[in-house]
Amino acid sequence: MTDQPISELPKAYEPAQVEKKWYTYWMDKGYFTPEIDPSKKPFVIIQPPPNITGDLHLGHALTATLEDIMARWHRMMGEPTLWLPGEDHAGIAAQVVVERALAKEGLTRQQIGREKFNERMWEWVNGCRANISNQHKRLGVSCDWSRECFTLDPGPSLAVRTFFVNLYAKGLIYRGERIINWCSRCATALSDLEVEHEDIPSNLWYIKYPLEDGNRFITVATTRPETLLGDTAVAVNPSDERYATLVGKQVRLPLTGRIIPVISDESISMEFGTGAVKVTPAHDPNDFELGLRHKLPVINILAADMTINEHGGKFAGMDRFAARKAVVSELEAEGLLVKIEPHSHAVGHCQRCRTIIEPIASRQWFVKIAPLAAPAIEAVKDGSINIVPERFTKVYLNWMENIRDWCISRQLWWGHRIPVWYCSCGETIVAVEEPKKCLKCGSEALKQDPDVLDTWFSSGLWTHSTLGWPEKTPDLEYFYPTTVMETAYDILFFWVARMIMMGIENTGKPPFQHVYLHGLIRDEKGEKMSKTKGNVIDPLEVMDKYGTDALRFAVITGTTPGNDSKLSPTKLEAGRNFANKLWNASRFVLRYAGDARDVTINASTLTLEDRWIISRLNSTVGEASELMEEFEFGEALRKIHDFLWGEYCDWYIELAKARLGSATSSPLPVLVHVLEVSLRMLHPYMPFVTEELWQNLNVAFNLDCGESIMISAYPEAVETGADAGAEMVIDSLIEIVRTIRNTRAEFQVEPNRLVEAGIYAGELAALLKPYKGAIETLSKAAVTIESERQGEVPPKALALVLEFSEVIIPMASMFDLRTEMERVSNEAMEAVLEIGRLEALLGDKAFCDKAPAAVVQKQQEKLSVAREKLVRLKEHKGRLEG
RNA sequence: GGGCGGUUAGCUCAGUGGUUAGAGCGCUUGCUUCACACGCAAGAAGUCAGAGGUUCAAAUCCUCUACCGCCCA
Repeated sequence: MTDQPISELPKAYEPAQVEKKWYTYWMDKGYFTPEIDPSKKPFVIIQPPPNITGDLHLGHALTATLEDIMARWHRMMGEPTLWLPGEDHAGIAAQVVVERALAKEGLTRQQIGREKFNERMWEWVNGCRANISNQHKRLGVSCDWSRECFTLDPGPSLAVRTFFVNLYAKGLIYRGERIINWCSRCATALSDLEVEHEDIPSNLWYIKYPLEDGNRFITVATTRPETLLGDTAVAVNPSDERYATLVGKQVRLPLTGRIIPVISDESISMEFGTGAVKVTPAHDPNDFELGLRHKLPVINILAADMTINEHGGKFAGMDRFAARKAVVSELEAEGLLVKIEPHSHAVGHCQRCRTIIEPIASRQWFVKIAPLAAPAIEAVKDGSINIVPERFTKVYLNWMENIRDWCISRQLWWGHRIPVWYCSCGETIVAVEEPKKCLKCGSEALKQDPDVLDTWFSSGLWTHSTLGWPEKTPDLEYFYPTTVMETAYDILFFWVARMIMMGIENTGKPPFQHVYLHGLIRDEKGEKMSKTKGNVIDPLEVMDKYGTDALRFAVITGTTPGNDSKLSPTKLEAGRNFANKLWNASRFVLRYAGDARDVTINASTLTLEDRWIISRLNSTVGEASELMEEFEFGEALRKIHDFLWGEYCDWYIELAKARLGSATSSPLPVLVHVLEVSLRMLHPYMPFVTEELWQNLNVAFNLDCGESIMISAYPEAVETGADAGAEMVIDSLIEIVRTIRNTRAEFQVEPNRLVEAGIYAGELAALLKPYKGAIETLSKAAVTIESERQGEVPPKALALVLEFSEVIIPMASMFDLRTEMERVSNEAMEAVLEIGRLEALLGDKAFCDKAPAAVVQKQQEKLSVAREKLVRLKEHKGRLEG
């Protein structure tokens, strides 16, 4: 698969070709499709199906990346991994898209009719689904395309009808008149969740309702005066003494003359307004409940288009907002308007089109949800389902414990048709398959309910309908319950909660073990991206410009579960730069492949830096894996990044350069080994560049490690893998090099000038001696390495006191004596302060007694290091003065 | 009204008991060093929002306050 000789690898990573090549290769090899192996526990993610409303956005890119990381990681750990992709038909949202397209042609769906409209919908679906799949593929997703599903496919559709019929049979689905949210633009009922509340400044109108007997009035306050036309009572709190004598009396409803009662109810607040409220059961959820309790009539005054209907008397035909004005001015004219107070209140808006929704009593289908919620609450409480981050558990429970019946019928043309048929004889038939004739009267003149179901009614079944439910398929048997449900926190109620309820109801088992919730991606200013604001970033453009791996890096790095993040060009650049860094590090290693050298590691000939980098690799693998177990992918990626860039590239490769020329002890085996393991470690995050480089290594060094990195083993940390000895020596070496470099920079030594440095390192000296050349190259110094200094430090020399060594740089010519005195004094002062602090700490009996021994010991060590440092600094100061 | 999250370097964010708080970007200085200028080296930069408390020890735990954002009603 490596189609070019190594020597011709371009100088910079060019993602486009590489990505296309490997995605095709993976697909051709069938790596994304798991094998059912009953002896192994599978890892399963059902992908949140994107809406077929257009293109994928960055949120999808984040979802896809996180899920791909998990899928690739678990697959590499040898688990049969199923990541099942799909798309959602997206009821209202998709219907709106096609209606808009029709509008451009000057058509409405009513004009072309339901059948023709559905044809148009399917045309759109086919194009859009292909588009979404292609965008997903660009992102590198390793999902099993052979199992791709659409919510309107026969399988999921059967699941929807079966579930509906089962719930109906159990009495958990009913049809009834309840308050629903009506969107006049979408011309449909909505569930409570599909309404977004927004505080809007408005007024509180105080209106006098005349009592039937006598000349007295009762004044009510309302935010929606036009609903007065549908009032069927006035209500007060039973313990409100102001109105005690009025309860049970009748009032004459202004503008209509209807006689309505004054009732009392505990739910009425004595503080709001006047303490007396008008009751409009047809247009307010609380009033509706109140109406039920007091058996009040329900008078609906609104038509579907939000004009006042025939119940509104002379206001009939007026738009709801015009009617408000008219009602108010009429009241004023009649002297019934007491006052108008500014008041802001929450107004519901349609989630899809922002139209102000109207609560209306309407005959719809509902799910009686409490019985489904109970086990779903239990599943989270008893830990069968674990929510990450944990704080969302409370949010979930709070919502579930106060859940209300769910309105599932929608007056749309796009979606799952409600599986209910009505016969002219009055019989209602609820069935999975279309009935031929009425079971009661035998008539064949059956009419199916014209409405469709809430999209989420089918999405809620997604964890098992995609695997074959209600059939008992091998997939369902093996892959259900799934492992992780990964999605954005904003659909916790819409989707996750419902999947839990439905999964348990249909299968008896919670649909997944872990819920992992990620945050939203915002723009640079922290604003939510939206097409109307024009601040959306197109993932395809980003991938074209920076590469897929860069995008994946950018959305993962620096993020934590459940928190929103911002995406900026800066982050994308960082991702691109990292891919390029890796590319070039590999190019460096590959340069030495020419002679097809043997790169088998011989443990007995490993040098200290070999042992150091292997030890560091081992820790990184361990830390990254631990973080991944905790779903901390951002942190894990950072660790891997820091290791590769900050340790492998910055130090190991640099140290290796010195050895590459020499015949003895080549660093090549370790260079190759650490790179190969690191690529595997990084692969779930940045699949393309790692595959390309891994394949190159594989061929160049005859590694024979398999046909693809994505099916190779994920690295595992060895418990005994830490090499403290090697780490101490190399850490010291790094410290020495940095000190000399630092000094050079501080004293502005010309780039090509060698400085002299004496390194005195006690027991370490012998171990450092072999690195004389390396230190000289890396620090541009001519060094001598001894265990102890012989005699005095020459005058006018820098003495740099490090943790385990001392560096003497005789370079009187390049610094100013006074500056140096100052520096040494400052360092000495810092040492004195630290000694004082540590002495106080260690002198504190409470600390010594209560803190763990290791902590106390660490502090003691620090104290002795500081004391020693001070001694040497004082010596040095004395010399400078002398 | 109830709940949740955030407030850490100029910017974007990590860090959630261990005493000298990190990264990327930006900034300053110096490098056409034979893997990489999508780079290398060095540096400056933080009263960890404020106040109180718990603890031998607090950016981290508790309480309160302020500001920003979100969710539910």
